[in-house]
Amino acid sequence: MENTEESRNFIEREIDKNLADGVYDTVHTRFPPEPNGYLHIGHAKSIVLNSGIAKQYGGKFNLRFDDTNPTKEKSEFVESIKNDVAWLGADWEDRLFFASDYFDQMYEYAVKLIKKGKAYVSDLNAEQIREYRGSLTEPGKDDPNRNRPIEESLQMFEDMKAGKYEDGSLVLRAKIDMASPNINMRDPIIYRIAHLTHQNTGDKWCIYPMYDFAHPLEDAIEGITHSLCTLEFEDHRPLYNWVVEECEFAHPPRQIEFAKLYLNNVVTGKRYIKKLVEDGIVDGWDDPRLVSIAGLRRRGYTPDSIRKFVELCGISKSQSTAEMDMLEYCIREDLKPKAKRQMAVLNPLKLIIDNYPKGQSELLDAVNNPENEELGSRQISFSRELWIEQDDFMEEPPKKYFRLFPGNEVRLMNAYFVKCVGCDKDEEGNVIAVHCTYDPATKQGPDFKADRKVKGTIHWVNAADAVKVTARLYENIVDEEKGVYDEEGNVNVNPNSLTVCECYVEPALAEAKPFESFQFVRNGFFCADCKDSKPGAPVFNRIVSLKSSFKMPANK
RNA sequence: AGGGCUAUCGCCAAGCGGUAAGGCACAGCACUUUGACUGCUGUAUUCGCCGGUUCGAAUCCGGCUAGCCCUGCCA
Repeated sequence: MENTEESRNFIEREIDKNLADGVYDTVHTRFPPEPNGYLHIGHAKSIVLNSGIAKQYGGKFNLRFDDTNPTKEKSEFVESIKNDVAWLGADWEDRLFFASDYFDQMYEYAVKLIKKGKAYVSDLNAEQIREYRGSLTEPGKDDPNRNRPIEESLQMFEDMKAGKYEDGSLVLRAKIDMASPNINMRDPIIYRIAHLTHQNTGDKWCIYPMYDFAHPLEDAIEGITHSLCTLEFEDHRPLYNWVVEECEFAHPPRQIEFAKLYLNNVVTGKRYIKKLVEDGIVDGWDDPRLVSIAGLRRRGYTPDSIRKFVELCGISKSQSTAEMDMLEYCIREDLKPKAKRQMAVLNPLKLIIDNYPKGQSELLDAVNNPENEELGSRQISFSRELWIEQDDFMEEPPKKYFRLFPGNEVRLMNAYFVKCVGCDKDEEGNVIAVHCTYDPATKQGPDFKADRKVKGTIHWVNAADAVKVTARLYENIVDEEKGVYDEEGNVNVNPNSLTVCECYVEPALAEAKPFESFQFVRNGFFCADCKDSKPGAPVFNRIVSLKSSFKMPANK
C-alpha cells in the first residue's frame, strides 16, 4: 500500500472529523498542571502533544495552573513548571492562566446549577457521603438533602462562601444519579469548604471547587476545543460533558484521553524521590540520574531530543512502557551533528613515543565534526608524552583486539601511526607506561594516504597541556537486575549509578560553558553541568555512552 | 448491579474487509581517522483465545481470557 500521506493518530483523526463536521472551526489546547511538584518525562508527553497539536492546526495553546486545592499547591512550583514548559519549547504566548482566576465565575456557575435544581447543599459528613455512595457493585442511596429547596441551598451556599461554616460541615453536590454504574456520576461533590490561604487568591475564598466541576469550566471559559488528558479520566468524561452542558456553553470543549508515557526502570514517585534525597543518594529532584525535566536538562538532554522521543513513542490508548534505549537513541541522534567531537581520556595511561625528540612539540589540525563542517576545526598540540585510555593497551590481547599491544600499530587520531614496542611496570606488575615509536610519514590530514592499514584508531591528549577536569558517569539510579522496588517498597538503588573520575581533556574543553555538549570521542556524549560548571574547571556529566560492538572475552 | 478502557515482534506502533508499514533493541556483512556514525541484509505464514459471517477477517459479529483505571470533601 502506498503511504503517501503520513498516518494520523487517533486524536488527529478525531480533530480532523470535528473540523470537517464544523463542530469547531479552530483548535485550542492546554497543558493544565497542578503546581504541586516538578515535571518529569511523563509530563513532557502531554506538553509536546498539546502544544504540538495546536501548532499543527494553526491553533492556540494555553498554560494553565490547575490550582483548586490549596493544601497541595505552592507558588515555587509554578515557577519551575513555567521554566520547564518553556524550555521544552511549548509557547503559551500571553496565555498563562490560573484556575483560581475563574473562582468568581465558577461560583456563579454553581449558583446557576442550584437555581436549575441541578445542585444542592448537603450536610452529610465525609463518612456518610462514602456510605451513601454505594460501592463498585452496589448502587448508591439518595442523599437525604437531595430535595432541599432551591432557595435554601442557595442561602446555605452563600453562607458557605461567607465563611459561616466550618471545614467539612457542608458540601455542594451536583444532582445527577446516585444509581449510576459510573461512580463519578453519583451526585459528585463540586464545592467543599476549606479555610486555607491560597497561593494565588490568598484568603479571599474559603470554598474551593473540585476538579470535576472546575476543569470543564476552565476549559470552556478559555475556549479550549480539545481537552487532551490521560486515560484515568475516561470515567470522568460523562461528568465533564454534564457540567459544560448544564452550564450551557455554546461551544463546549471535548475531552479526549490518551495513554500516559511510562518508562522502564524509572522512579517518578514523589515519596520515593524524597527518600532518595533524604538518604543522600541523589542531590535533589534535579539530580541527573532522575527523569525529571530538570534532571534530564542537567544531564545534558536537549529539548529537541525529548520532543523527538515523545514523537517516536507515539500516541495511543494502550498502556505502554517505553524503554530507556529509545530516549538514549534520541539524544545521540540529536547531538550527533551538533556536538564538537573532542578528545578526552577518562582513565589515563602514559604513552611515550621513544623516537619523538624530547622537548619537541607541534600543532596538529583536527576537524571538530566531520559530519558538520560548520563546527570548524581546531589545533591540538602533540609531543613525546601523551595520555591514552587504559583500555587501549593490553599486554596480552584477546583475539580480535586491535588497539595497542606489543608489536601492533595503531592510528593516534588526528596525529600519527604509532607502533607499540613495550611497556613499563611497577613492582606489583601494573602497567604504568606504554612505549611506542611513531612514523613521521603518517601524519594525518586531508591528503594523507596510507601505504598500509591499521585496524585501530585511538584517542589521546598531550600530557604537556592536557587539563584535568571532573567527569561524572551516570548509570540508571535503579538496579535493573533487582527491579525498581524491593519488598518494603524502597527503590533498589544501583550502586554504580554514579562514578566520578578525574580525567584529562584538550585545553579547549576547560572553557566549556554550562549546557554545552561535546562528544568525547569513544567515551560518549558529555555535557558541562549547568549547576556545577565554571569556566576553567568544568564538571562534565556523561549524557549517554556510545554503543560498542566490541565485547571483551570473558576469560582473559 | 458493577462500569470504563486496552490487547498486532523483546519494547513502542501503523493498519479502519483485499492478503502484516515503520522505529528502538538485537544479529550479520560492508564502509570508516571514533570497534561510533553511515549503508545493506535478517528478524510476526500471523495480529490475546474460541467460534461465526464473507470469495476474502488483525479489521465485522458472538463468547471467553488477561491487563489497567474507578468506591478522595486529590488532580
